[in-house]
Amino acid sequence: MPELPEVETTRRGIAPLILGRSVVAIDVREKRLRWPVAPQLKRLVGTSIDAVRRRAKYLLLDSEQGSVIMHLGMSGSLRVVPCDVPPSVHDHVDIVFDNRTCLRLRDPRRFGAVLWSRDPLQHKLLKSLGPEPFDAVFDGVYLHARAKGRKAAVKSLLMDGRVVVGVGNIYASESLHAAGIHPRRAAGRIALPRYQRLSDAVREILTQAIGFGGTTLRDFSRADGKPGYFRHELAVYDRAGQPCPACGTALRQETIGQRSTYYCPRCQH
DNA sequence: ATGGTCCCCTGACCGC
DNA sequence: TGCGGTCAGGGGACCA
Repeated sequence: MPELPEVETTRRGIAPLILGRSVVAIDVREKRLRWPVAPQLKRLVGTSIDAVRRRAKYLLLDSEQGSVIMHLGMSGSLRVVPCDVPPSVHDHVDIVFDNRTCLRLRDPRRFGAVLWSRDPLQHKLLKSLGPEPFDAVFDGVYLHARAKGRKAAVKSLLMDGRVVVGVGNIYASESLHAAGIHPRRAAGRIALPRYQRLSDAVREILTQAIGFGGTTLRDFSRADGKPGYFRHELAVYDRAGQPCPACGTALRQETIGQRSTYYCPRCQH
């Protein structure tokens, strides 16, 4: 579910509510997520949350004992609620604070994760990740270099976390449309100026999406329970058959790398 | 290394 | 109303 804008929206929503708070209890009602919920989570009890960071689509909660690494998978969301609010079936984990609130993880599909590390950026799942889209190294020259010789679809390149992080299925389609690039085009056969447009488009789209609080299609909700409103700004995603906002041509849907892909056959080459 | 496929899981939706 | 099939925002594991 959540791509970078949704995870960042979540981070910004929960951070002011949990930063500096002391943890008084951990309540794991269902430990069977993608991997078992890390038993070390209990080490948070008696410490406080010193920082709430994001790396790629991971959220990192830092304490003096170590860091929680959270991933929301396809259907995860986090809310801060009064701890006497009864959890629903898919509310799997609570981190309970001293002010009678808790950080509550909901994840119906259980593709998410709650892991633990002393040095989260060096964790196996994080250490080989590519740059953040907002990092200065992510530009047209970088993308062009990483694409050299690659025959796979440019959309797959954009969604490859070793190349750049945070761009998931929605924003890959949106960015390619904004840049006028056909999603199926072989990555190694796109010229530098077009990659410059693409890297600009990725940053632009992600920035806008964060401004709207992310995109809610079904599961995603922000820390306050509200949906993200970028859904109304989507140009192509989930709009097969509808007119391209730029040229009016009917948008198409195809499958690339097992994922639904949306594009305009006229604007994108 | 690269590219392609499968799968983890629950729920919503659609056609019959 | 029930039932089966399809699809969903991620990404690790495995194969050639």
